[in-house]
Amino acid sequence: MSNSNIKPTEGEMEILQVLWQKGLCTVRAVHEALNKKDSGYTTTLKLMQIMHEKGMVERDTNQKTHIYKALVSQDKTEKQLVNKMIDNVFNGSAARLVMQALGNHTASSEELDEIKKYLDSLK
Amino acid sequence: MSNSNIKPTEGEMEILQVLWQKGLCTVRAVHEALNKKDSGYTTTLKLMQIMHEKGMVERDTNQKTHIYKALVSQDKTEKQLVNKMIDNVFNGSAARLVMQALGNHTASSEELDEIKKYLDSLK
DNA sequence: ACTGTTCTACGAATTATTTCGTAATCAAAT
DNA sequence: ATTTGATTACGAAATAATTCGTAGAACAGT
Repeated sequence: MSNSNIKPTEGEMEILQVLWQKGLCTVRAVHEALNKKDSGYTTTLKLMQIMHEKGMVERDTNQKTHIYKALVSQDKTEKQLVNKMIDNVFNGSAARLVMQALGNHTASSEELDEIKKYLDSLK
Repeated sequence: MSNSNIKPTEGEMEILQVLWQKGLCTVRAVHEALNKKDSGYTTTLKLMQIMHEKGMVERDTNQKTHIYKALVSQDKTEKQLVNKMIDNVFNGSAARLVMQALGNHTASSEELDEIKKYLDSLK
């Protein structure tokens, strides 16, 4: 395994979501995007500081209010989490994961069409 | 939320895998199935005892050596984990999860066919 | 009966993660 | 200048998860 093993915790994932979606963010912006009623501002701050130590995010500290940006790639992180789930939960079968995901009514019929197209393009 | 929220930890998931696959198991059998070189027998034992307290497994204690059996359903647990991932990682899009899973783990073409069939059956 | 092995029980140590309180700093407004 | 409010830094508490050591019971072979 040559790859640096990123393993975001659940809290870190939530923050990464926001950063991936918004690009550049202050801590305040992130904290408000995830509007958690159960935890305070300094919690989000601390988490982001830890993520910085781990090299998951970078930040611009030129101004008093720091600006954060994700350093880990969304695509790579997703791939990693999906692979982990395929291994841990579906015994290595991507197909089983896919069917479980689709059997959930969460996919609209447009989504299903998209997926079919994608399947064909793989052949 | 009417459903009892099962949230197996990572260690618990590994054990559940074995139980689902094998049906009835002693602690020893589980411990050997997951051949962890980094943790000992009593660790697996303790974990399974905790799972019992949580009601995830039941056990037959008639003999000295207890026999364990999963109580939580594989299908429900999988659905729950997949849904959680769709929400937390893929912003609610099952399609994105599916594509990430397929683009990735290079499912065999047999698997791809299976999935297409399944897709058609959903329509 | 004795010995060695395997098992459960269970407390406690370790490690990881999340949360918060508080102090120090800076900036803006009065 | 002083106050007010928002920010970072950081130690430490709280919570969760994993791991192990050890004691005691049960069993098998001698």
